[in-house]
Amino acid sequence: MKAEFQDKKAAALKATLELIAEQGFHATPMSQIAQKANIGVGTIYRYFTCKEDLINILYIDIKTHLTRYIFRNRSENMPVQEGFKQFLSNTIHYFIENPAELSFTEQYENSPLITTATREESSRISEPAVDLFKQALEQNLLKKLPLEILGALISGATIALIKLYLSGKVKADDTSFAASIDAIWEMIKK
Amino acid sequence: MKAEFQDKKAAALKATLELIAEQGFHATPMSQIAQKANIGVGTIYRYFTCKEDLINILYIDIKTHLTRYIFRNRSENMPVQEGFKQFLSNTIHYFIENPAELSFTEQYENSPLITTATREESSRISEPAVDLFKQALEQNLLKKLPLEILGALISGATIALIKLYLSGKVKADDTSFAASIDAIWEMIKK
Amino acid sequence: MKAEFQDKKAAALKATLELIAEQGFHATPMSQIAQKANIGVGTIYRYFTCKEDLINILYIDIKTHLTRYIFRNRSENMPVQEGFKQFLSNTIHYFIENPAELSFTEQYENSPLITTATREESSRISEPAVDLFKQALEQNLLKKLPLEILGALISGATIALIKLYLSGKVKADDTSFAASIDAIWEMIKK
Amino acid sequence: MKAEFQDKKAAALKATLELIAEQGFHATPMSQIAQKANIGVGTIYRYFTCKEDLINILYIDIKTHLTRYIFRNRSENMPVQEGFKQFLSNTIHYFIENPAELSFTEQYENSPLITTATREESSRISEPAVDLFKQALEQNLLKKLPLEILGALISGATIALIKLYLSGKVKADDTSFAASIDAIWEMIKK
DNA sequence: CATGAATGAGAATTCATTCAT
DNA sequence: CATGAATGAATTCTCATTCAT
Repeated sequence: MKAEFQDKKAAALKATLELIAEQGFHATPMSQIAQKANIGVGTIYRYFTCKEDLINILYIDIKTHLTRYIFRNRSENMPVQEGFKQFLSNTIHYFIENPAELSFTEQYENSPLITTATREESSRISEPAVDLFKQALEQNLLKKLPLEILGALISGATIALIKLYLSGKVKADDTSFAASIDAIWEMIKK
Repeated sequence: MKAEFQDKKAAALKATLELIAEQGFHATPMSQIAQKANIGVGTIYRYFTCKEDLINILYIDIKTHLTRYIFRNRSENMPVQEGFKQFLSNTIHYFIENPAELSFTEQYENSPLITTATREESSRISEPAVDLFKQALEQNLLKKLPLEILGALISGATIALIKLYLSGKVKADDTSFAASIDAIWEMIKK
Repeated sequence: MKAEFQDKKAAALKATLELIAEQGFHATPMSQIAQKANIGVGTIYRYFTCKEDLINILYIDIKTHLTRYIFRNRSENMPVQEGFKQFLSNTIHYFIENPAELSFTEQYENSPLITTATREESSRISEPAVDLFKQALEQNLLKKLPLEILGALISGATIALIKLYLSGKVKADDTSFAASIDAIWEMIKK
Repeated sequence: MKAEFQDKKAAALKATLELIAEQGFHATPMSQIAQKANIGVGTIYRYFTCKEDLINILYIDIKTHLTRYIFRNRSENMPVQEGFKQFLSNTIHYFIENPAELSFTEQYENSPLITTATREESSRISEPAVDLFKQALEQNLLKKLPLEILGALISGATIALIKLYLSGKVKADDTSFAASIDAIWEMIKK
């Protein structure tokens, strides 16, 4: 019963992700989500108060998985630069393997749907990434720029890179990843 | 007569831009656009075949203005590096002064509304930027990475940077701009 | 100037006839009529108070032309039976040559657009046909049925016949016409 | 549950029939249909894909009921002439009792809404009537005219007759019906 | 708990008509 | 007189949400 509970909720989230990634928010009716998830429309409303809620929760879900994946193989005493590159490499691999997550996330973050609550929750989840930056700052490895700017530059460059890979216009392999990551690192390193 | 023609069409485009930037596509009904533009709903349909058409034309409009602005003060014999930094600086200034354009553009490019036709027209408009890259490549100033990757890195970083400035979390002044631009340049320069 | 007046009015009527015959009333906007008639939309409203007026006048026009054509070669001392067959033959020929008139008329008469005024005017126009029946009655040539019934039977059969010819499912030539007319005559003749 | 299903669908069809018979297609908005049927507008779209679909299905429905009624009391070994007269009598009675069906049907068949698909389905339904004609032909009872012509004459005359009765201009009783039917029969009989 | 039929507010779009030029 | 740009009421259709089963 508890298992089924999770089943239906998870099915709804999965269906939502796939459909929205392909069609966009507003081209994705609740009825279609229900159908793809093999549940009743009404059932969705047992787990989510409304469509917006469903989408916000999906976003938090994705952020959580992403962060877990990114830091999955991090070790405390790893040199900062290596940590950074691992961070970037993991990010790239995650989205290459989960392109729907990227499509959804990008749509969401550029839309006026995000509540400040979700935005805050999202930063909380990204905390470990901030720690990485702080550590680098302490070791005086980074350019003299505000943390926020460094973060924006990195993440902007990385996401754009991944989108390019996913578009198929450029071959995606570890050699190329490594070279790109080096470039990104040079942008922020002192 | 000709003047009024332009008036109504331009008013519709302006209202659309502002409303979509704030509320998003689907939260912006045609009736609201008409109201904000001080014209009748039916009037919009004299100038645009449908909502999608209106949005596509608005996008092309913005891209055109942006490109014109970016290259407005470019001179042929300018050193490539300087050209690059001017290019970035102009981009930043344009969007800082026209934040709605950025919001709209980002939404649009991440949505499934873009037709391949519009995408092609858009690349045609961005041609001059590509030329800049080619020139830099010829002078062997850039890292050994595919042109597409260099472009993605640059534009991703730049747009993320501008968004950060616009969020107000970081002070936006020419000093900060210059430092950020230097960082971005280092990412791609050999 | 008087000539032009007639020109524009006639052009509007002609365009209306052709478009409605093909597309139906409601699928035929005033703007399309204006375009086909090579006049401005506003111009139509100089000659007709509204769309309904335009259509009613067109109907009366057609009825008038039709009746004129039907009795064009009638002579006073023609035997009644011959008169009847000529009447039917003329009707058939008229609509075979002017199919749009039939399509329009049928749509109109089966629609709730007809005003009683138009209906009355229409009967006035059809007066000569009624005279023909009365003459036949006096000569005791017809079945003992109310005039209205005889008229309905004749006209119903004739129109249905013409529609069949126009559909192309049956060859339309004078031999076939004559045989059909004989059948119709037998229906009402004593 | 199944009963209610039928309820709403049937209510929509009934309301559509009555309103269109009175006002015509285009003067009958979906909202009015919903109101008259005591259901929500959206509900109509659960049973019919669009307005056109609703109308097509209504037409097929009527044709089916009509045909069933017309042949309801037919027996195999009935003489052909009697069969014919029964056929005509039933047709008259059906429409006298269901005038809205006639109004709707006439509008529909003279409008550009009919799809060829519906037209084909309609002929399939009318098959039994064709059989009656074929039988009469075999027994050499009819005039030497193409089947299509005979059919058109009969149905044209009959429908016109019914419309006349329904207009109230002529008394509608079985005596009058019988006399009219005799006249119609004489039109096609050898 | 799960369901999906029912609903109606709201969206895009059309088109008869007006009126300033 | 002729015009056609401008208008908004009216129409079709969608879809988030509810609630009786």
